[in-house]
Amino acid sequence: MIFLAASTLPGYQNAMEQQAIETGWRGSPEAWLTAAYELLLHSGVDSVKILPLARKLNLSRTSFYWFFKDREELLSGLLAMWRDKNTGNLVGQANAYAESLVEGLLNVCDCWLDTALFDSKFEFAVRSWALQSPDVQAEVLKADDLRLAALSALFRRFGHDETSADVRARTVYLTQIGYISMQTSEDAALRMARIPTYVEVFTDRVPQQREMDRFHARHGHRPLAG
Amino acid sequence: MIFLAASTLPGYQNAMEQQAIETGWRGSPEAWLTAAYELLLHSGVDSVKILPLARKLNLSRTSFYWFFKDREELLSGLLAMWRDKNTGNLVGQANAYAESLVEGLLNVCDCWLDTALFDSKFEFAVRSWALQSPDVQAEVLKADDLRLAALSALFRRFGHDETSADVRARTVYLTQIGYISMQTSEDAALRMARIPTYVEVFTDRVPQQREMDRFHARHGHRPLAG
DNA sequence: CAGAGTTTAGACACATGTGTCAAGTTTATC
DNA sequence: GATAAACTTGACACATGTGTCTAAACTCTG
Repeated sequence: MIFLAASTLPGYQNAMEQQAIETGWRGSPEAWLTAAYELLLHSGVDSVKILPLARKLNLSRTSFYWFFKDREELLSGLLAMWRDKNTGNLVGQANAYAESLVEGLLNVCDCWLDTALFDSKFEFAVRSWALQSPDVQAEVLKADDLRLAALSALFRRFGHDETSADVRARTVYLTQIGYISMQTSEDAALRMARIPTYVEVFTDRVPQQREMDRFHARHGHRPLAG
Repeated sequence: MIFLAASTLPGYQNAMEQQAIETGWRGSPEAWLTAAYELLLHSGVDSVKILPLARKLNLSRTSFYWFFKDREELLSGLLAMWRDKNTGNLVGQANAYAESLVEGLLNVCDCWLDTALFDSKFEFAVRSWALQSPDVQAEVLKADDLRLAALSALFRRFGHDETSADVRARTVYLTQIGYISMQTSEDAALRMARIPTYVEVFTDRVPQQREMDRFHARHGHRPLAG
């Protein structure tokens, strides 16, 4: 189980397997970070405490201090993980090559469907965390600016003026942040079915069949019709 | 300062003033709830602890137990406050009389501009709380269902089919939840200026001047032009 | 102004959390 | 297989939190 979670953390992949093979030591920065990540996602920052983590890892609590100076340092590590993953990929998808606005927006939609590109639960946990930490709040605002700028540029690339591009970028982004905040566990098929309508609302253009086909192919989606 | 905050809580208005005039007792359920509300909004549930609240109220920690059975009961009180306020008003605005879809959506927009109708910070704090409490999570999901159903009904009332009404309701709602989650402190004038564009994206119809005029009048807004 | 009811406070028992230190064990290397 | 480096552990000192109980203080009513 921990292996699975670890493999979703780029830069920390295989950390535990390597460690299990190479050395007999049970602890490692990655092990503590992975456990902290899981606790953050399920129960919020305040639950990320050293004693419970130690119990989870079957390690002595004090062993933690060999890898991290203090709890602060562990939390900084979590924040760095978030920054590296979510903002980078979203900006990348917005800037990716596209023939049309619809295709560009579908590139962005990849993020909402692929956990490897964008980790929604992580995102929500960090935003909740920001509520009680000005440092985290500053990081989140910086991320929002970067992401909105990339989305806005996408709309401008395809002819929208500044106001329209700005509002549409916000609509796209805020809808997704809203989804995350709602924590809805929507059926994958239903979600996929709603995408063309969302795209139509955001772009004012009906997606063409070949555009949707390419998108579906990327996500291994087979249309329902018999 | 506490007076101001208390006056934003319907049902608890003037609680502290009354108490200050009528009796010599310093504590009351309302006083503890108001203090808890403020701490919840600024620092999350985990910060809502009896000892800090007591310090804030200049009361003994143990005095708390005269008004509430335990911490659980205080938190239930907070959740009840949220339920009573936010969902009720949003559903009310969605169901309100409207001549057109644009007018109906502008009625809903009232919520986003009037703290008396919808308390965004409270909303975000409760959603973050839901992360670590299944009970709260269940309440939030129930609220989302009620609110989305009311918005969807608005679109259907003006001719949208089920899928379109559903997606558009979600877009409206999620955009707002996203805004809340972003915790942006947007300039009031800028926000007001963006509204017609949002309405246009959501409804596919350009708001008419008299529709915007009525909306602006409600919010004491004077257009910028000289 | 006495007494009943209401509110406040301090002492106690307990639980969970942090971080330091000195003494151990394990692993790789010479 | 001795040694140094990489880890692990338990004891300690301290801080903050919860909830109970008893004694005291305040307020209102008669």
